[in-house]
Amino acid sequence: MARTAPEALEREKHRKADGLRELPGDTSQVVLRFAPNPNGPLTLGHSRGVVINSEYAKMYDGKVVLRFDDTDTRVKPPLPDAYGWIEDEYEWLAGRPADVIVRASERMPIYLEHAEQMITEGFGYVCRCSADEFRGFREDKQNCPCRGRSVTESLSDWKSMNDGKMQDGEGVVRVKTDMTLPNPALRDWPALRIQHTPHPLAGDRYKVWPLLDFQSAIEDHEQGVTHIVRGKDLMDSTRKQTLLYEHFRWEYPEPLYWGRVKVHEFGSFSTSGMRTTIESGSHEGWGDLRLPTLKALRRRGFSAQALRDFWIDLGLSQKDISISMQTIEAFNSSLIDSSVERRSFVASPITLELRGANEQRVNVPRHPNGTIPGSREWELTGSILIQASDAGQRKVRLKEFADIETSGDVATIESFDRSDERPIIHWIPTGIARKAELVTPAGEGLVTQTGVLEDFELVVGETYQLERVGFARLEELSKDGLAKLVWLHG
RNA sequence: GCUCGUGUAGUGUAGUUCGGUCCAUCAUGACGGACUCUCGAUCCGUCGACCCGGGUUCAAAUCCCGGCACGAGCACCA
Repeated sequence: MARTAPEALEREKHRKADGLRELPGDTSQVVLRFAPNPNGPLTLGHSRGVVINSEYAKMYDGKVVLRFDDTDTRVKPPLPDAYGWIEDEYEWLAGRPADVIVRASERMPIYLEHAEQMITEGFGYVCRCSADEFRGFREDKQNCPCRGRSVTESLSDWKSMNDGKMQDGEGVVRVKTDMTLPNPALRDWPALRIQHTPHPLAGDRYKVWPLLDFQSAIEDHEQGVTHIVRGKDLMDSTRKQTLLYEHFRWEYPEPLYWGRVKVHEFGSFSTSGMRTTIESGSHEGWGDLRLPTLKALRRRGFSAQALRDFWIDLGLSQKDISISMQTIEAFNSSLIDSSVERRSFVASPITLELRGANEQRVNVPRHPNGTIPGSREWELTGSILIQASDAGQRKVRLKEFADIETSGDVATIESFDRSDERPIIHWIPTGIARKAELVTPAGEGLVTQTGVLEDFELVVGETYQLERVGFARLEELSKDGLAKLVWLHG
């Protein structure tokens, strides 16, 4: 070892470490959590959370809690279908289901109990100031009048809130911290508010709903979460929740943060924003090829492992980053290229009569490097199809077959062996050409290329590399014979 | 305004804890070449960075001070 590669023994820090950095704190029984809002399916952004959490769980033989933070019924109302989608998408990406699945909306009694305990023990109170009024107190570092009221008065208001006697905005439960704290965000922060809007799943049973910081804090403790990986925009959440944990005399989990991610090709995207474009009809649905949803990425044929490799390679940095789909595509290509069969797709085909063929059959490799053994067998009939864009050239080589010379709509074979440097084009014998269309995102729109696909052992759901075109996934073989392909990447 | 965080090649990233082994890692990208019956894959090469200014030190990407830039929170959203 020292003899063959002496330099490998030194320069430890000179090499890029692979895998995720070690987790801080006690790692003997790691419990992590991934907590999306089920107001839509998972996006590329969410996939970072799934990958990082599930990867850490794998590293430490720990668990991941998949928690649906669905306590807002008004601004970001949950989408009932999204729960199932997300569970499924989590499993696809992580390679196994989440260890525990929790819906906040089903855990309301626990949150309400803790809120009541908070009021009873005096570290929480019902505040009846308007949001505006309280903002003033917060800025001036003044206690609001509600803060000094007795526990009995607060409890009576708490009851009214829950009984539906107070309307939205008329009262809020606050956690007592300190109004003179230097960070304004932490001053007596709101923990629960009134929402009369019914919850899609829980109905109108509850009038008081916890806010994220409270619900998340209580549930993390209930689940024994040891490490929280979250966006750095939630740093103040950590600080708020730490103050709450002190009141309850609980120990706060180890927090880790990542920065914001933007993808060049998609810009900034939000689930609620996409929901709007879908409802308005400018996108076809959550699986629209142009959308950065996991549904769309899966539909196109991205490999879950490629997404995992990509996020693990990025690791956890608090820098705000802007990445390119090209990088993700590079991870995907290197993963699938050797295991994906080739097929010929001829767009805008023109028919040529073939002369000089003395063979009946052509064998084309399933994979040029032989990583998939065997060949595709093509029956030769009297004519072939080539791409209109290739038809301008007189002398071309039909890939894996013969050099030809074209004249009008006749192609004459000149040689079966490669005789010169003429361009190589892809082609299909008419007999095995199946009508096909390839849908590709193009800027704001979608472009459908019509053509023919080589009809050899086509399997719906498979990803193929279309020779000289790129990767695409076969989505459907209709009864009328049409093959529908969706674009993956080049 | 207050509070918090981040600044390494075009894009990401390693190294920053405990200063030297860093004329700074790796990937992606761009460019050039080799090979190949795909515009794919593979191989080789080239390009390109420590935000700025001081300080400490024999020695600073790494420590200290001061700037600057960018981002986030201060929602009865998550």
